[in-house]
Amino acid sequence: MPFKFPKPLLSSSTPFSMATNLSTALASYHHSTDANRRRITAPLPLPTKKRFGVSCNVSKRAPSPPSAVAEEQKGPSLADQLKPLSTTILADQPSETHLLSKPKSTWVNPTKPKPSVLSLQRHKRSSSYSYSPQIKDLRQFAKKLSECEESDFLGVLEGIPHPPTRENALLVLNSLRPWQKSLLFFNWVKAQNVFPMETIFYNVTMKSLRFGRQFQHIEDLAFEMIEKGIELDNITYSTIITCAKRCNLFDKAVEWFERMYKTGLMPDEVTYSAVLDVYAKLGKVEEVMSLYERGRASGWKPDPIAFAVLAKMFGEAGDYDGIRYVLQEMKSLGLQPNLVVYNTLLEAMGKAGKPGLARSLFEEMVDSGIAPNEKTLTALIKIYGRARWARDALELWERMRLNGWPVDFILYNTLLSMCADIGLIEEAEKLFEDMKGSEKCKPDSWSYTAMLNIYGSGGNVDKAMDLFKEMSEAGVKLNVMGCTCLVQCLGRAKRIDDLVRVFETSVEAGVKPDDRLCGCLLSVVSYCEGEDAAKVLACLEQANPKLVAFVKLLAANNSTNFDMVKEEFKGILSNTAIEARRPFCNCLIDICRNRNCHERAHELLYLGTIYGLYPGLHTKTEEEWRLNVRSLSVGAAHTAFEEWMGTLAKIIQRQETLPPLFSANTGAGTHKFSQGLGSAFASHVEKLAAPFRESEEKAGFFIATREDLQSWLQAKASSAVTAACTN
DNA sequence: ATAGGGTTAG
Repeated sequence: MPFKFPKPLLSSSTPFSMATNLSTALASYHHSTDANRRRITAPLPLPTKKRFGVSCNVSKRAPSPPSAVAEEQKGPSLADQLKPLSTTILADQPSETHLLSKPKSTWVNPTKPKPSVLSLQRHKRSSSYSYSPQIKDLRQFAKKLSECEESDFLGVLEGIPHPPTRENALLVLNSLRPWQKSLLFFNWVKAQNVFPMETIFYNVTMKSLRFGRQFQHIEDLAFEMIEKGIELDNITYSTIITCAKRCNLFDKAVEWFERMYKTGLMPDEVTYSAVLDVYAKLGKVEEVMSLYERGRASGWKPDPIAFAVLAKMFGEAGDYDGIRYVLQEMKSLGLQPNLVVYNTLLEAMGKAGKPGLARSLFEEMVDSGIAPNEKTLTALIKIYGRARWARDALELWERMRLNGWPVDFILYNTLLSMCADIGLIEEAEKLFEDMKGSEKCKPDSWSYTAMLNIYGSGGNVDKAMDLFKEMSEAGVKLNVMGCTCLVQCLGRAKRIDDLVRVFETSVEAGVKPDDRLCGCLLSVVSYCEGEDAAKVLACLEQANPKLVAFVKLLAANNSTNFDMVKEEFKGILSNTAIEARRPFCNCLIDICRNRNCHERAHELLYLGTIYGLYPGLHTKTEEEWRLNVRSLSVGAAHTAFEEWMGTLAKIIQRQETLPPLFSANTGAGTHKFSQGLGSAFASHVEKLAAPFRESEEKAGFFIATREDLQSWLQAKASSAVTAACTN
């Protein structure tokens, strides 16, 4: 089935049909109301560090040093120009004049009244090169230079076979590595003083420095150029910017782009996509879109690389509207995605939680004659695994074999992880054996982790422990995730001594326990008693002493009060990775309940709720009030239920209006950790004689009517009064 | 390594 492009939100029948293609596409982007996109994009500030004016006097050929550039406002600043079009042009109710008004140009430069994007001029390799004996000599010489000791460098340099003319020097510089040598050679050429150092020498040297991630050296060279009045061109800037990006110096990347803007030099398409990627990696979606819009408005035709950048960005944000926008834009420009763009889009579809659309997009790609590579298949297998789409995963696997599609190590490991996600034990075992028998793809710690995950979540402790032994024999290090899988299944099997041994061995081998592992240990503590609990706590003590101190604080009932709990818990949560916070809270509640500290359990649930760990715990409509306990542990679910009933009793006392129906959602237990919650909840309500009955139509739901609930709560209240009177 | 830009694993 071919992939269907989404309809533009402003269809041709709307009053805005006269809008240009660009405006239509933009409007559909800006008018989409996906909550996820807003959450991620809304509060990001614009890059307003400094407001740069564009000076008329700064010539493009000889930029002045930064301090000498006039800072007065002669045109809109870069920051102003990057303001989202949504806030400058598109009003909430776009009028036709707005949409028809010509967009402002990107690069307002007084010296160039009609700016346009510089068109790209690639350099071509001269084909006569390798036939010339002189060039062969110089290539060989460069190789010798690259391979010699750094201390011998100047000595070897004296044997240069031909005079260091401009062309000869460039040739050597181009094939020199690593960066230390390039810099030495560059400085040597400069000292010879045979010809003036032009931009290209700086650019080639910077390229080598970039391979070595030597941003400081690159920046020093750039300042030297500015000082000497040597032109910085698009190649210089894009090299500086991408080097900063690779060194994670995003501020520097933006700073150099602003500097470029300040000199009035127009970015070309390479610089454009490089900078778009910088803003994208900073998560500044609005800025990326704004720059994209400005570029489009000034005549830039985005190419596949720019679209790959946009697709990646929207994927990271889980923004499906954004992905649709990319597809729409490419379509309106008549561009077919290439392999990389398809791969990025597939990945993005997965992150946006759209496995079905990823599947259609993949089919469209294959139909259009583009053969998938390892990355394509890795993305798709991962998506099917996460979605538990067993049939699609297996079908794709089979197709890979039939078509002889390429497979690499990462893809093998992804297939194993997919088997773990879906529970394909035999398939995983077969693949794992194949990998052991292969030459190039011997199982590594990722492969073993996937297998440990399979055996661990399936409760096959013995096979998991066999793997653990096998790993140390094969010299494969256990990583933190594999350790977590083992701890989890050993804990469930109550094999605490093995658990301690695995944990100690891992830590000695260099595993750094993370919050997930700590959460896993904590959960084992919650269902262990006495000696066992103490042993596991001792492990946890090594990994997270503050957490253990908190567990002890909870247990010291007489000397602990709510404010202490609140203060300490807040500190613990703020030092915990977000994905581990709720599990921590769940386990701590379980620990309290198992030690008969029910009141503490209620306090923790309250704190967890106000710290946002249980969003959507209660939902209310006129017809139905619902308690959602799917993400809660058994103890936390019981606590939440008690809390709810307490609140309802008070509401009844105050004679306020209640809906006709009440429900509790435990989930149907398809998730591997939620199993048992439903049955535990069932026996809990039975013990309390509460009128909640398991729904026959909706799996994982418990239902009570208003009347039943009212009479039960009132009966409870009167018996409590009776009990109080008789005491 | 065409002086410069984009994609694979909890």
